Amino acid sequence: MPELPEVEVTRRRIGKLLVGREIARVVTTKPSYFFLTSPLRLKRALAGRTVERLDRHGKYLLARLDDGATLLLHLGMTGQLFGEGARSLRLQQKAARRSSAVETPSGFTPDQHTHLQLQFVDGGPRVFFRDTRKFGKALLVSAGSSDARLEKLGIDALEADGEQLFEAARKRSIPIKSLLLDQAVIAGIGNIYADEALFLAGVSPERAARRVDASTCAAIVRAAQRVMRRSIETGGSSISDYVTPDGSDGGYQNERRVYGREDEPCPRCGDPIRRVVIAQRSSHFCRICQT
DNA sequence: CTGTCCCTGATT
DNA sequence: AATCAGGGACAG
Repeated sequence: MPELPEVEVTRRRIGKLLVGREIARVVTTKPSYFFLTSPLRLKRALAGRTVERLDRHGKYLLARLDDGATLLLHLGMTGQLFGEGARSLRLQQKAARRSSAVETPSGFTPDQHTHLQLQFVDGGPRVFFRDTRKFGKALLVSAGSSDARLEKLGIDALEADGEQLFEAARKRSIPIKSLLLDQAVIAGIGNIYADEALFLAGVSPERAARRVDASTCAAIVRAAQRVMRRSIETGGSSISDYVTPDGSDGGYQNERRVYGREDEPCPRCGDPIRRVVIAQRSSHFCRICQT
């Protein structure tokens, strides 16, 4: 599932394809939960525009347009943003095969899950946004206005230090894992990296936040940054041209220490990894190594 | 603060 | 056919 590293890999790859090209036309699917800005408004707002920069904050991508507006994109659980003719199209091809779409020579034809398709004035490769489960989002923020979603995001996880986490931890009695997932505290950490960071820091996900001191908060954040930076590196190489929607194939997959490893031996002590549910999310940890 | 819901494909 | 997965908004 796309968390900060997957979104960052997407940003770097799609940024090159997107920036500086004038949008000619936008093709969308029907109005749905996915479109926080209606397809009609999106089409009108994007035609004739050029993306000047592609930024990221937490798990959001922010396409800065030449008229001062910003197109917000969130990949949700299963979102994929990719360019036409990308080298690795395994998933997209699989999807195209399932639907009745006919494949083009470039390997991908927009299907019913391709909610956004950008065509450019230069006639070059299109940019697609697919999202089977529609937990992703597309939203246009006009010049001069702001969006509550962005406003309430905390500092980006790669910029954070232990301070932000400790400050929030002092005020709350919830499990530390819940706090790590709270995008208003630190933006970008998702379920996988939260579990991995807590394992590396030796902290149980169930521990009350107020019982995590400042230096431990710092250790958790450093651990999160370490695994996410490493994931970005491997994402850039091993998963080449796309971000998997299910997390099963990413470069970091092989380096997971606890996530998704229930009943497997802890890499440090050998005790079986346990799974519990915290904040409606599965959490994996070692009862011996993490307190 | 916790529980519910959005959605679809994979798994049981 | 029922269950599960889960990011994030929202209701209670």
